[in-house]
Amino acid sequence: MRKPTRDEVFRLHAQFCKALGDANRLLIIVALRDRARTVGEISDAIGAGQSLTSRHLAVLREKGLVRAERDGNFVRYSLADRRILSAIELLLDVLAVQLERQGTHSTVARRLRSVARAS
Amino acid sequence: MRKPTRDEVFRLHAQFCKALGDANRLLIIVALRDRARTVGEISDAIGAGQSLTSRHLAVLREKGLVRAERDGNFVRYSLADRRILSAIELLLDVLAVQLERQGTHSTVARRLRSVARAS
DNA sequence: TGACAATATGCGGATATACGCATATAGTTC
DNA sequence: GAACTATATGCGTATATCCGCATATTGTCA
Repeated sequence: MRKPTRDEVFRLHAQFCKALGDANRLLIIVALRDRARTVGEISDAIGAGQSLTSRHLAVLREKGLVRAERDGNFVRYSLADRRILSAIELLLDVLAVQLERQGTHSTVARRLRSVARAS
Repeated sequence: MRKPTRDEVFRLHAQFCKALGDANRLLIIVALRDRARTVGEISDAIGAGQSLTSRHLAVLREKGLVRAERDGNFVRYSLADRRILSAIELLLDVLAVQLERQGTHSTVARRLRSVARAS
C-alpha cells in the first residue's frame, strides 16, 4: 500500500526488463504466445534441460511476466500480459533496423518478426 | 551480409533487452526522451558519477540503443529509435498492473508513466 | 503405503555485471 | 607547446547470473 519512490519504480522497471534479457527466457515467452504450456512442453520447445527451464520460469514468474497454474502433476505456465509480446516485438523491430544498417542480410532483418513467430 | 541463425537472433534480441535491465540505463533513456544531451548533463540528470554514466552509455551505444556524436569537447548522446521509449512505457504499463494487483498504492500504479515522464 | 511422473531446488563453477577510484585520451584555447 | 575541460577506460572488488548435475518436493495411481 506504500507509495514507491521514484528510484524504486525504476528499480522494479529494470528488474522487469532484465527478465527479458536472456535468450532462453525470450524463447519461453515466444513459446507461450498462443497457449499455456507445461514445463516439459516448454523445455522441449526451447531445447533446454528441465532444470534450466524450471529456473528460468521461476525468474519470469517472480518478476510477474508469466503465471503458473497447477494441473495435477503438471504446472501450466502462461503469459501474464500479452503486451509483453508487443514490447519484445517492438524491440525486435528496432533491432531489425540496426541489422539492416549494419548490412546484415537485408531481407532477414525484415523477417525477424516472422522468425519469432515460427514457434 | 550473412543470414543470422534463429539462435543468433534470439541472442541479439536478448542483448538488446538486457541493455534495458538496469535502473541507471533506464534513467538515461528517459533523460534522452526530448533531446540529445552531453555526458555531463546526463550524469547530472540521473545523479550518477561521470565514470559510471560513461560506462552505461558505452553499453547502450554498443547495443545500438543510443547514438553518440562528437561536438567539440563534448559528446552528445541521443536515442537511436523512439520506439525504444514506446517499448519501455509498454512494459511500465504492465508493471503498473502488477503493482495494482499486489495492492501497491493504487493511484501510483496508474501514474507510473507520468513518473517516468517527470524528467 | 509404495512406485512413478512432473517440477523445483541445493550446490558448485564459470562468467558477467555494476561500481568507485584513479588515470588516460581527445579536444579546445591560450 | 602548456593548461584546461569533457569523456573514456584500466583495475580491483563485490555481487549476480547461467548452467548442469544430483536430489528434493509435489502430486497421481495402484
